[in-house]
Amino acid sequence: MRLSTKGRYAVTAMMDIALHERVGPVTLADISQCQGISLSYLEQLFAKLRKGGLVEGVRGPGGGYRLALPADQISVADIIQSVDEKLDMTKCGGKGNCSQGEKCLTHQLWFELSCNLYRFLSGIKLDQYVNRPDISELVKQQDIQYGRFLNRPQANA
Amino acid sequence: MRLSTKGRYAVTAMMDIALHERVGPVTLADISQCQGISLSYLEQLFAKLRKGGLVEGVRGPGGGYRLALPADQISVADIIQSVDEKLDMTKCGGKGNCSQGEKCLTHQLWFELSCNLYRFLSGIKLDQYVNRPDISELVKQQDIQYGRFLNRPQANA
DNA sequence: TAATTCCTGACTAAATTAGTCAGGAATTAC
DNA sequence: GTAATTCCTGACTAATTTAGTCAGGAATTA
Repeated sequence: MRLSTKGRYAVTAMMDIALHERVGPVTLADISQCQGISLSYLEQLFAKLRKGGLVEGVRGPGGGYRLALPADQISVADIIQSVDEKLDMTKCGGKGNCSQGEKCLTHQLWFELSCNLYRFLSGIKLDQYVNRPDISELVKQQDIQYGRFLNRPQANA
Repeated sequence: MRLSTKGRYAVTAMMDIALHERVGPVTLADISQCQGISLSYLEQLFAKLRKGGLVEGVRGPGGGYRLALPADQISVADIIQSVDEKLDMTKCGGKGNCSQGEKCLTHQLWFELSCNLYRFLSGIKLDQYVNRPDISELVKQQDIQYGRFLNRPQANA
């Protein structure tokens, strides 16, 4: 599947949106500052997340990004797949022609591993973390720390 | 954790050894040819696998690499950890100081994800694949295809 | 009309992955 | 012994991916 910091950035940003969505769209500038990710890099990642149908952008003042689906329908697997492209870990892309037209020795291993990993990661949805007391406490602290959502214009819901 | 082709190379090579171990040590030259991985790159990976205590080298003609542990005691997680270093997916390395000395928003997410992923991958041992009929059939085919283990001197067991 | 924010594409820099090369050390077969 | 085999090491290069920069345009709001 490929699990790297790129996927972590994406999941982190999506979590950030999910946690603050009740207040309105979340700007990339906010995420950039709070999570310490470069703005332009975020824009690249969100281009992919938008193409993957996970978020939608709202332009203009008061705009930002919103989840395109309910938080209980967006899984960690969805996010990682959107930015990291490959879910499949087989060399051949699941076609079974990895070794001179035949399945290679470890084809079955990677195939099963991919399936299991996918099943596991797609079982973790964003909303599982939104309503947890320990996390919503953190959210409050950080909102204060960054002065987030103070004096912000309201976008059209 | 970080799951990339590097880890796949390592697991593939280890599988190859496990599958052929009954015949004796397996040379990197053989693995290189059969699995299509550059010999020198394999040497780099095996330096790490040896340091990780997963394999031991046997020098001289008839030599090669052997598993340092029984196949039922070597997991996919062990192998990936040996070559890819990091198991932990938190930004802070599990210390909880990811955001100005405090736990960052997604600390808990990554911590739990790391634990679960590790538990999952460490549950898959090499021996689970060695004795499967579909795979041992493939092994035979490929041994013939590559003329493997023909006219090889026997190393000291 | 000005400010805000998404959105796009081209470019650069740093890190990682993959591969190359040259040579040394241990072991076996002769 | 000598030659062949194989592990083993370190330095180097190339390709790819990740991360970040920059400049500017498009939609929206105040």
